[in-house]
Amino acid sequence: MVSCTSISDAYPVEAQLLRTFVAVARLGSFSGAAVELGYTQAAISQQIAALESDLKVPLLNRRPVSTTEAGARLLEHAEELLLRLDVARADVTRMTQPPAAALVVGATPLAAGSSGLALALSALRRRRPRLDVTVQVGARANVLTSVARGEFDVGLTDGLTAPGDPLSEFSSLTAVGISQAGVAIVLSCDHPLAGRAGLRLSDLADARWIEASDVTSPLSEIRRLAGVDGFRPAFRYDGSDTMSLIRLAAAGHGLTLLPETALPPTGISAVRVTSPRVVHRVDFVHGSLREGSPAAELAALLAPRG
Amino acid sequence: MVSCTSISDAYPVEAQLLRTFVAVARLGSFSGAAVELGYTQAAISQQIAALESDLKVPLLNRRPVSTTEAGARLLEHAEELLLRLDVARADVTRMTQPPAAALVVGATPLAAGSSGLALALSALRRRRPRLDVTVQVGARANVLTSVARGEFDVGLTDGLTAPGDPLSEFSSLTAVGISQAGVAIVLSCDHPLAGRAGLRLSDLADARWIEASDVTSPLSEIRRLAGVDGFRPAFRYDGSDTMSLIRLAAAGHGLTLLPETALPPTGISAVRVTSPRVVHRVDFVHGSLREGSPAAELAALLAPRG
DNA sequence: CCAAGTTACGAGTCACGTAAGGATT
DNA sequence: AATCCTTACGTGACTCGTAACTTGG
Repeated sequence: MVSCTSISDAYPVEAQLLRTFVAVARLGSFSGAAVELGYTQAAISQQIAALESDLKVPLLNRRPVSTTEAGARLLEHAEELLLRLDVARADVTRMTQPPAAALVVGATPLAAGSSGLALALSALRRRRPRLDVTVQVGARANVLTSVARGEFDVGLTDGLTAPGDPLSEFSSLTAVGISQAGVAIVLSCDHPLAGRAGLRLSDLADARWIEASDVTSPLSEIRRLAGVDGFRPAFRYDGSDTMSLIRLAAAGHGLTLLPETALPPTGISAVRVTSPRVVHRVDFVHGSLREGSPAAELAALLAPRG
Repeated sequence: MVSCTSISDAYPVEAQLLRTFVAVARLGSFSGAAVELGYTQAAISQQIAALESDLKVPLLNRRPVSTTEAGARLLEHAEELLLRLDVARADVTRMTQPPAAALVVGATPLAAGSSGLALALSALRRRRPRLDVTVQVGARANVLTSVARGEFDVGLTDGLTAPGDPLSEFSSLTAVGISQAGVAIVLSCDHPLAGRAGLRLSDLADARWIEASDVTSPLSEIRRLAGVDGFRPAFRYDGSDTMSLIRLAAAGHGLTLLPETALPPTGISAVRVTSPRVVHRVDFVHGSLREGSPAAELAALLAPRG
């Protein structure tokens, strides 16, 4: 046991380099990231080189572009870090502005549809008739970053989880589960399984599936939960409208997995998934809530529900 | 409900500005921060001005220097953020290096003394005789940042908490409580309270206290836990040696609060604190542990203990 | 009036863009 | 041959330091 002297040195890692790295890693392309970030391709190359020489580790494999092991590790940290930077900026900036006469709610399509959002908003508008409420529907990642940046006051995201729930993947945002529902597979009426009471996900590994990652969980996620391979996309739906997706599935273009709460009460043939035990959960996500703000009131309205 | 378009814009906040801001806020001085960071005072002034103009909020009051409300908010985010940057760097950098033949443990003085550290290290050295073990003792903040930076493989910190324990103040590091003990006040033998079985902290608010923030909890913390004012420093001990502090207290220079486990078995008069119910807890702190590393083994040895 | 932060200004650096160069498919 | 990343190089912007200025105790 020796007494300690504190050491402190130069610390070059700068945020812009991380932003660029994340963009390149996500897009799998230097030139793509250049367009997205408004730089030239050469600048991107230089920034990545700077980051790699700073950390003294190759972060990306080139041609095709993919993350190295170290790069993957950095990516995890970087995404969280940049999100938190956004939270910090939003949090501080908010303090200058007047106490928000409007409420902007971001939501993924299924979160907007299921969960008590519509009811909670009704209750809120009853209590604050003059409040200007906006709901914006978008992909999960966009909802999260927009909430982090303060563009949305709060967000609702959804996803599949095992009934025992971890999922607090971003430590800079607070997430609370506000509703859970079973999940079901939408089938065409003439499908052999139609009418069954329940089914096992793994039995459908070889069926034709619809990849609709803007609406429901991507097939890769379903594959992971089922624990078996398969679930290959036979059809791709890029829209964000739930009803259209249901119609496509009902018309036999492929299977899709949705929470039971998202299904229309009649006219659609759907079978409950009984194994594995997964639930569709809606999470209420927010940064720091200001006492008495509309966002805080909405949180209170949503929280107590099961 | 309207469909969504994702928005994305310029994001100037850079890490260096945050480092400077944190230094200034912590030291309460531009010129002090300049010395610490190796800049001129003017540069610091410019960096703070840049940050404030970027965020469009005054962050610091000048003369004397203190944080504004917005600044205080930013400070919370910034400290966590910078720590996480360090964690990211250490995590990635570690991947280049060979699998560590040495183990460096950082610890606060009381954490090194109490807790099963000595025993756990013995067990570890028995299993890995050739392992080069170093224990460095330092202040809590230094231990945390050094662990974050990878300078220490793991850390042991200590502090007072209510028996129901939150304390995971840094989301980028993992902390596990590994030992708890009651706390006691060290008295001189001729002190009127000496020999009592227990006492209430609030009864000692007006006594002479020793401020020894490098060893035990600062008086401000004790004041907070007691819930009453007082606990004013009558004596200041800047060292990090527990025994010296105990001797000073025993000699009547003032009171000090220590975990019972840190007291020598005989020769010292000390009285247990019975109210409020606080415990001294030692936390085991680490970043990401590599499978099979000495650090991971030590974690396993320390974890099961109560 | 002194300590401490701000402002002005010049200099050096650093990072970007242009453009040419490789490499891989 | 086409695409995509890297390298070379010149230029512009940015940030730092010096030094003069200002303000508050």
